[in-house]
Amino acid sequence: MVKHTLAKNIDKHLNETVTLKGWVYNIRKSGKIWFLIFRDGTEFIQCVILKDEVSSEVFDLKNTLTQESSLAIEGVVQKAPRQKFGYEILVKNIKVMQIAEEYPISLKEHGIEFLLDNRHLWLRSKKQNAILRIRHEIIKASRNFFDDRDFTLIDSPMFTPNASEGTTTLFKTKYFDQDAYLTQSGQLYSEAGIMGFNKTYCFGPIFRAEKSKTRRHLTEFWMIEPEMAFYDINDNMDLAEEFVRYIVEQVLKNRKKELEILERDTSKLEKITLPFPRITYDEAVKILQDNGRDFKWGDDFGAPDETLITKKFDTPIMIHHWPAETKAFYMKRDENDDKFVLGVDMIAPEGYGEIIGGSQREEDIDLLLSRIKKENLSEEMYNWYIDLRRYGSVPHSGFGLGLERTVSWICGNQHIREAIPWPRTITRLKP
RNA sequence: UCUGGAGUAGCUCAGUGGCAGAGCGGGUGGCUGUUAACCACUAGGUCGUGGGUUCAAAUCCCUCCUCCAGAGCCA
Repeated sequence: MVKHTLAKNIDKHLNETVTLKGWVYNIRKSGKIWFLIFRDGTEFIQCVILKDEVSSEVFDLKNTLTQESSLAIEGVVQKAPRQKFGYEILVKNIKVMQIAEEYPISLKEHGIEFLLDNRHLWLRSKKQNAILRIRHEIIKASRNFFDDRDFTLIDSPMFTPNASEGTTTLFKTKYFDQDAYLTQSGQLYSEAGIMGFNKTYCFGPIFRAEKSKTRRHLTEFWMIEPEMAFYDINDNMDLAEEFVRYIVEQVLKNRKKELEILERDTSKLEKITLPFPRITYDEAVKILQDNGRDFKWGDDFGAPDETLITKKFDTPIMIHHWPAETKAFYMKRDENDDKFVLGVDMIAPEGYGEIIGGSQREEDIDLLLSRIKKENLSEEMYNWYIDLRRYGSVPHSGFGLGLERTVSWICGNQHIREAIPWPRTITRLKP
């Protein structure tokens, strides 16, 4: 039975004596009174130490305690109108667990490289705490969203023998006496899943060996991928926008304090209402050309293009009906015009880029086989996938949401690296 | 891979040809309500690496290394 109190619950113990266990965040000394800013991972709270209220040993700790020293504090909970949190502790006793060595992360500014080198310590700081709590909230909201809509969680493997898209961006690894790749997407496996479970989602890490060095890229990131039997591209878009709206709503509702710590302009998030604009690829190209950009039909949009297109809207937007040439083999062609595939990208506002990619999948075995041949993919490798078109093929759709981009957007982060506890980038494998 | 930027104290940075600096952090002392507290004193340096120019290089030139931002690619 745990006998100490969590700092976040201190308001339930007004005028009572409590024991808190945690770490020193900061100390302010002033002769016969000193202040200890305490954190325990749930909240920051000021503790007041008066010479007349404690033993001289405890009072003299002001000279030995260092930032991040671990301790247990016994004291009385008092109202403190001058404090942001509203409460403080009048200390009666302090038990030191360990005096911390000189802590590298000070209360002043640091550079991103230094902070990432010290990620194991940086996790303790206020903003990182807020971001990762919001990440937690987004994951929880995602699972609730799908669980409440008759989806079953069917996770995909991390080791795969084949690629869902091109092979140049795959991490290759030894798998006993075979070669294996780290997964880029759980989609193909999810397509098998829905034939057994109707609607599924998978949630796990994804690996991309892209040599991208921007604030929007990680080599290891997490993706939430729902897949639905009997959904067409429009059903797919309906679900995607409802999903994103729900996530934003849950964070606004349950993580007010964290958004405030991050100084997020929440008015921008409150504008995320349904429906999201849906424009075709052709319409998006027209927006670019009308704004004087030299854009060639058939190309994919670059980051500056995406930002320009989204600037016209307050909410995320969905771009659908893409030129077939640049898109993956499994996307279903538009029956009215086979130049296009029934793919959709959702682009977040404020320049945070693509957060969702999805499509209606090709369910016709002959069309699928011809795509596989045309792209020189191994038919043998995809045999199990082609089986899904042999045994009761149905129209189906799905999409994947990049978790860290979504976290970054909702938090208003400068860096996607802050949206994951242990970021992996092209130049970073530690800590 | 390409383009641009940076590397000076533990950290964040100033110094751009003539004595190696500041703030924070560390140490010592002071202060009874502090809010990234404040005040005084103090310790702390292979100026990324290797070479070159010069009476003299952190500073100018070249090599390499590392990191950052972006492009391409992508979520």
